[in-house]
Amino acid sequence: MSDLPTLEDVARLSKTSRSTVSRVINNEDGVKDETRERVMAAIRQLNYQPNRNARAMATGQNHCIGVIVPRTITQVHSDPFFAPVMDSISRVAHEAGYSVMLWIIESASETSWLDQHLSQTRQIDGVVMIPSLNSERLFRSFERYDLPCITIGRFARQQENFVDIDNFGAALTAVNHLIELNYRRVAILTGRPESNSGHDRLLGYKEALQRAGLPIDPDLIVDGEFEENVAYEMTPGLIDVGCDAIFAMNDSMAIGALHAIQELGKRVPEDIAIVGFDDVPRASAIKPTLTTIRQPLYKFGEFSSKLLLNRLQTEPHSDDEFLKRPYVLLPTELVVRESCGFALRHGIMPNDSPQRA
Amino acid sequence: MSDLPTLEDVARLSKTSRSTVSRVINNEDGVKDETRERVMAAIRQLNYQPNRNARAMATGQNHCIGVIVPRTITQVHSDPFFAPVMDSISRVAHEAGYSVMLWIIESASETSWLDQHLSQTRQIDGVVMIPSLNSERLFRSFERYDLPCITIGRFARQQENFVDIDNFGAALTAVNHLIELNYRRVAILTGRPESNSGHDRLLGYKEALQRAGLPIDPDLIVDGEFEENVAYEMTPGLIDVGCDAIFAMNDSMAIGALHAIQELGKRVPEDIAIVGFDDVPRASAIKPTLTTIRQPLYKFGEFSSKLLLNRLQTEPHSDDEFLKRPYVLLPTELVVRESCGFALRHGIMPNDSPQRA
DNA sequence: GTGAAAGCGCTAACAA
DNA sequence: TTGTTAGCGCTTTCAC
Repeated sequence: MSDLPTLEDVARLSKTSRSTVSRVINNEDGVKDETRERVMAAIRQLNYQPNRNARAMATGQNHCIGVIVPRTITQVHSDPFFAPVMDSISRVAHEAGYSVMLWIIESASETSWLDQHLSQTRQIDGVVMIPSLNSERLFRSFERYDLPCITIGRFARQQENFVDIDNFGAALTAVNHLIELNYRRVAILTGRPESNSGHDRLLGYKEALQRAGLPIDPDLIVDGEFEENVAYEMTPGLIDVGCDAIFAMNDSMAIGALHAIQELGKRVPEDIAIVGFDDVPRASAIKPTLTTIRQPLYKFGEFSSKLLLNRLQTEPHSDDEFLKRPYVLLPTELVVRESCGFALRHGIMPNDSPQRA
Repeated sequence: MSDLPTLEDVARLSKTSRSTVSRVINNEDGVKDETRERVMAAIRQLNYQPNRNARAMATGQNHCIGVIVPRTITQVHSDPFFAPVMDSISRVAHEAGYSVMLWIIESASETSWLDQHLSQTRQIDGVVMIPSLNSERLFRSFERYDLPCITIGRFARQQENFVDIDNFGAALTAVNHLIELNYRRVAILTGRPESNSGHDRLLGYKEALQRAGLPIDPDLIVDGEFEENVAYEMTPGLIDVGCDAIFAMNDSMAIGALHAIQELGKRVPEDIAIVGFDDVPRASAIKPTLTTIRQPLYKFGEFSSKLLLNRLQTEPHSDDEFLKRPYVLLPTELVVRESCGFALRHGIMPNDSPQRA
């Protein structure tokens, strides 16, 4: 009952050799059609499935990838980021015949155990990691042991093997959008400029202004530290220097700005427009009313795992051009909404609505 | 850089044989202390870790368990049940040196692929499953292939290898509680009586009444079909026949009853008391105000994985008595709260408060 | 106490 | 086109 059929069994039943059966299950050519049929029949008859351990042993490939989430389980569960990402990773992996192992681990002791474990036991062929602030050590450790690792989100300026949104392009789009709507003094609420995303978003902002022939006014570039309350405090100053639109680098700051503007008795977006950045779960309540840049969550999982699988395959299994590059920058989507001025006045939350001309 | 040290390497460096090194890493005795030291030193020097595939190959044990969740990723993510359960499973597994593979799969095609896969590829040694309505096929399939499987929640009346709450005991406690508070006509809102949990909870209810010498009045036993609106509709009838307390078999029904009672202008719990059952996520908003039976979520994961690991070990690795039993019934906790009558009147949500004497 | 050797189920040269 | 053979890295008899 419990003893599973082996290659040997199939070979015997189909009156061939192990090698031939192996060729058949691996879809290699150089097997006569008739033989192949016979083998297939035997496989079906015995309900044979290759033993993955033996296979891994012989090839050095496990057909298994790991997903590492250096966060607490509570964080994972409360952040809507993870479900679609995890989902798409497993889907891609399973379709390619790979299994997925999941590590949600937080404490330092666990992570240091993990990298030893993963790098050396050869249980998995590679990993996708959703890094947190101090995951670089893990990443480097994988690198040292030649364990392919793709991160979701770039965590270092000089890095390869990551999937991230195109921060530059996103900012460019956002600010372009405001300019096209005839806003002329667009401010930006930045977050730590030393962060990669912050850096690129600021570049995108500047580029958009330059292309439109608008001046880059240092007064309109303000560090909101990625924090709602900081943004809230900085916003009045922006209004004082005559800004008519704000591009907030994340939604927390967009909300802070929104509140400040409303308290000053101004309307959004008639007096001051805001574009946010769809990256903060707790902002969900306000999101349906704010124009934001939407992150392609499913693509994160999809592309990271595809990129990883591509690194694992010797023959480049895909014709997708991007998979050959050292990293992937995903396009974002600008979701234009008449901002909450409208919603508040009418007591509704419109889905999509016309732009101000 | 990438070539990992093997047993052979360690043996060579420590001037012993593979067998001896194997004995050392497996902590077997029959190795001279001095030799053991030498081997250990070599292991440390080479930073050796055994290759899990080779090990699995030789022993037939993978030291890896699977967790199967036949649900959509969205369901998993929105239900607070899963985070603590998953968390505790991984923790227990990792502590025992086991890895965890996770399958969140919903569609029938995927599940049928999965059972083939799991049963035959010998990638994992056993599984913990959080079954949904139609997971019995999977379970049976695992059984057929001698792949140990523990389910969280019993899904069939005649079943072993599961961890569930003690439904009988929980109901007994709940109804006892009401009786001790001097309620004399305790009604029960049941759900499908053919379900295991429903069956046991009903038995607990009856037992409590009998022990207290109270009559079992068929008028007070009403099928609420586990549904809020059904409970809502049935509740006035219960009041008509003079019930003074309601034990609802789940929180949805507790909420339905609550609304009905309030609309009739009665107070909870002064006029009619309610005890709910802490098993419906969407009820969370109302929960802090209702006396409920709390499910031990962490224990689900903890005990299911322990039970599984115990099935996998040849030598019963634990002295825990319960692990030898065919299944585990976990005790629940009665969380007594002054019900929302109080909260509504005072506009607050008390944490814990005194019982009515 | 220790080592030699067989074998777990597969793949991948190499031979035929 | 097919079969033979030698591993992959470990465990596990069985001699010594």
